[in-house]
Parts: sequence; structure tokens; C-alpha cells
Amino acid sequence: MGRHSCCYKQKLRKGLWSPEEDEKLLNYITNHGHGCWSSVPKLAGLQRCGKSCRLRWINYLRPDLKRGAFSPEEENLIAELHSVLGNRWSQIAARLPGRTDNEIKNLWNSSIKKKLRQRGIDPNTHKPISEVDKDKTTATSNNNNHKSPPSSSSPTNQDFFLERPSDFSDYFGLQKLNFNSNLGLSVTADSSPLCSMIPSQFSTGNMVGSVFQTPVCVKPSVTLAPDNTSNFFDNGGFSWSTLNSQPIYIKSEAEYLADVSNITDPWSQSQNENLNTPEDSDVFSKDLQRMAVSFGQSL
DNA sequence: AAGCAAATCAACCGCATTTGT
DNA sequence: CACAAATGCGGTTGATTTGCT
Repeated sequence: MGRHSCCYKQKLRKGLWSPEEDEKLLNYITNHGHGCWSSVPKLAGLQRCGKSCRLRWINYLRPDLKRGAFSPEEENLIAELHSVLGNRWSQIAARLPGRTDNEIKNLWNSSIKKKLRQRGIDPNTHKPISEVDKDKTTATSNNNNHKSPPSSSSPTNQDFFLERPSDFSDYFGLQKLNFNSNLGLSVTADSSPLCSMIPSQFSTGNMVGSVFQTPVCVKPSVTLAPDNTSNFFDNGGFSWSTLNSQPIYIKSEAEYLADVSNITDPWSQSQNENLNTPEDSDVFSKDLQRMAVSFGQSL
């Protein structure tokens, strides 16, 4: 198809949307649904192309959009997801209810990237910048015989998973992120109510969620969150080395790649079926998502 | 207050994929 | 199977806002 042939043939409006246009589109979709986007502008009385209408709806008019600034938890989750998914913004957005791929992409480019660099983490590879520099130097000293890995979003982070040092428990401050949440992430092998909310992959096997990038399986007896969750973690009761003392299982590259490619949207459906309240749903979905992302699992 | 640069955000562009005929 | 249209996605741009001097 050529360049927006629809916009060329007809004299269609471009640029920012006026409140009147918004109202027309909103009214139309509220009453009729969007159906075929290419016919929406005509039916809604808009001088826009369908593509523009679709974008406006998705990024601005949709009623389920969460407006306002991103929370630190959301930012951390984006960084974490990006380390696994790369620049697959729509897939990342699918795991942040009420957020759009466009705003996540904007946030990444304007803010998160910078913050990661400030923490000494290369936003493309999610490796410490010192390591990246070392790699570059090595590659250069090899007389440029080898192409360096793609610098854009790391589509595969198997090297990251395998090489990541064991001390990244503080990576993105994820301890706080997960364990100060209301969830009180507690995964045990018994049949506690919480355990029943956890997908079978997690609750019946020997897997316990790790918020870190390395796919880790821990014996089921481990309880990650005692009753006094925040104190426990705030005072260092939990540490990566604690987890490390458990038998761990690092996925092979092939397994990892296969699993990552299987990550799909069923998240929002399957996980919510077992949840009681919207609040629970929100909190659990995020933390379970982290677990699955860490494992490269889909539900 | 004015001017400038950086940051932010909304929207467009072009390409890839999916769907329909 | 071939083709065209529709849709979805990620990269990019340009306007606006914010912060600093």
C-alpha cells in the first residue's frame, strides 16, 4: 500500500485533534463500537482517516485509560519487561493495564533510558555499562572481524541471563517494588488461598517467582514474604544470596527463546479469573506478570 | 521578562502482517 | 495462490511545555 492513500485522495485533516472531533469519535464509538476503522470517520462525521481515528481512540479516548504520571512501580516494570521483550511496546503495554504502547515508548525514550544510564546500566543490553564498554573494546581489538551484537533493544537476553552477576538484587530497586506492595508475595507449596491464585505452573511445580531477570526455580518450601513483609525486606532479611542458596535452574538459551516467544496476552484473562477484587487483580497481575516474565512463561 | 535548550507528548509515517476476495 | 485492503506496530517528527540562565 502506498503512503496513507486514504489521506491523499481525500482532503483529510491531520494534526492535533480538536475537542469537537474527540466528541464525535467518542460518541460514535460509544454508541456503535468501532467496527471497521476505515469506515469510522465517515460514519462519525470526521474528516480523518481511519488510522488516525484508531490511534486517537487507543491513545486518548479509550475509557479504560489510566491517566496521570507513571508510578515508580510501573517504571520498574517497564524496565524489567524491556529487558526481556526489547522494544516490543505493544507487548509491554499489554502488561500495564490502562497504559498505551505510545506513552510507554515515550516514557522509555524520555526518562527510563536516562535513569538506567545513571545507574550504570546500558538500556539496550541491560548490562552494566562497564561490561558493555568492555565488550565493545574486545570487539574492536578483534580487528572488527566480528559484528557486535545488535545495539537496539536486546531481543534476546540469554547472555544477560547467563552472565548477570549474582548481586543484582538491587537492580531497579526491585526488592522494594515487589515486597512493599500489598501483595506480600508469598508462595508456598501448600494449598493456601494465595497459592490457589497462582497458576499451576508456579504453584504445583517447584517454581517460585523471582523478580529478577534470571529464570530461577526455587524449592517450593521457600516463603518469600513473611507476615511482616516490609520490615523483613527492608532490613535486608531477603537478599539475592538468600535465594541463591537455593537450588537454581537457569534455562537454556533454546528454552528461554521458546518461552519468550510464547508470551502472549492471555495474561489478563486467565489471571483475573481467580481474583476477588479489582485491587487484588491489579496487584496480583503485576507481580504474577513479573514472575512469568522472569520465567519466560505464559499462563 | 526574554531567550534558549531540554524534555515531553501527540500524532504521523512507512513497513509488516493479517484478512478478505 | 495472488492481490488489495485493513490493521497493527515501532520509529520518528514536530509542536508544546518546562526549566534554566
